[in-house]
Amino acid sequence: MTKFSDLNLDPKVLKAIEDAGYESPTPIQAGAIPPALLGQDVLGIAQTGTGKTASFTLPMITLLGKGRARARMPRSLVLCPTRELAAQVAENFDTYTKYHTKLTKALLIGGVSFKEQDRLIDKGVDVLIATPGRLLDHVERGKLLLTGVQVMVVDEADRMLDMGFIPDIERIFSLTPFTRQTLFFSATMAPEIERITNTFLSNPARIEVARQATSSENIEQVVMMFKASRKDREGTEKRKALRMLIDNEGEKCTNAIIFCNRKMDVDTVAKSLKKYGYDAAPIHGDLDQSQRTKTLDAFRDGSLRFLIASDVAARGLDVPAVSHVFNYDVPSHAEDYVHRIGRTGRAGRDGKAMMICVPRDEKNFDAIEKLIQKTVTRIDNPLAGKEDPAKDVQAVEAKPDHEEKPKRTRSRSRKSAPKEDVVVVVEAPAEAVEMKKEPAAPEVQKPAPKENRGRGGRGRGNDNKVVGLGDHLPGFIAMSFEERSEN
DNA sequence: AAAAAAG
Repeated sequence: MTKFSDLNLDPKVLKAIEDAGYESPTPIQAGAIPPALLGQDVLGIAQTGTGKTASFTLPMITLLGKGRARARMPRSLVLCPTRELAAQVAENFDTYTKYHTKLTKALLIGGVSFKEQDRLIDKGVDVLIATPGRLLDHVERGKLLLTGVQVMVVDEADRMLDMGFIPDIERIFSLTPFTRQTLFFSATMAPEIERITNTFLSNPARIEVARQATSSENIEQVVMMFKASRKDREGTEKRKALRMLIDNEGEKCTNAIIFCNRKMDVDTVAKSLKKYGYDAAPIHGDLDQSQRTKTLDAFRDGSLRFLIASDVAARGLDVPAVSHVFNYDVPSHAEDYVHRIGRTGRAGRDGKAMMICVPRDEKNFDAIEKLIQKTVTRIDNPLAGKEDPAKDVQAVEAKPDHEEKPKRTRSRSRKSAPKEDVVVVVEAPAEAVEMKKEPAAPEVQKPAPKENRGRGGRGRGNDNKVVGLGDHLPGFIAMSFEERSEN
């Protein structure tokens, strides 16, 4: 098997890789690093979670190791679709420039002050990591010249396309010298992406990560078919259903991302969970960047248990140990489902994805099953048979805010109360039996914060062996565009 | 139909 040490990387980069505890590159790394080091353009067709980031940061650091940056003229540029992803790439650079103390970088993202960014640009940076809007903002203010860019990376190009960034990307391409080296990554090759690569890449080495034979078997997937007793109670009852799903998982649910389709629902669900004593916080694009960063950091380091999120967190976010993903809403694009549940079961771990599906979402749900080519285990809504399911919901919700602390204990005690029996009735007998409420553990405590949450700690220190820098790739995600549209 | 990104 290939080792990093076979790849002609700068010894100082190799040392940093070793420190981070990695030996063997993932397929995308093994494929992309050699041509990148030779100065060739690279077209990488790979999803997040394949070790994609390091497949460009490692050769970039090696190439940039020689030479020095000039003021206002960065030598390389990485474009990312969201601020969080940009920040994640920046962290990746930090990890592997450990022994390149002279290499400088700047993170140019929106929502934060220009001041620090301007200062860094003026001093001269080797690596610029940016979201398109803020980057162009700097350019327009005459603070930044892209004529010195030797290496340009476009990450998550298909998501850029989804978000309408393609004109910006084209514009940024046109501001850089055409002699630059381009490393371009996309999960799929949509026609528009194909066009861009034909225009801006020259004779690229094309690396496509092998599709996994099976579809993310380490993620157990269930769906609760849910119908509110009355339309105006849907929100309340759905939130109750969510709490039941969470409580039923007990300690197996060490932490979770809960996805909603709308920002408003993200706020509502987060607020509701907090009220019920769950350790929860929201993240979406309307929140302050400082808030977003703080929340994500807390979730990463294990001090926040539930992250309630819009699709801003659906793709690419790398939190090594997320035990559960809850889809409070069925995503309206089947592909988003794949991205969302891909936040769990990472680095070879097991994960569980649970979704609530209301009647009007059934069409979207069908599309999801079609895409993943798999039947998702149904669980019934245990509230459905009740005479007045909303009654006890409202009784609790009407209560004043509860004390913060014994959330786990509380949910347990509620569960053990006869009135609140929340045994989940299971349709599919075989696999889903474990969904039934288990006898309460004698002593319930908050799950200990995980070790090895930090950078480079991915997949280490547990039983699961992880190869390379990357994580597990849910197999069906790697289907080509054509393959998917065939269905 | 909504989210994201520049304000």
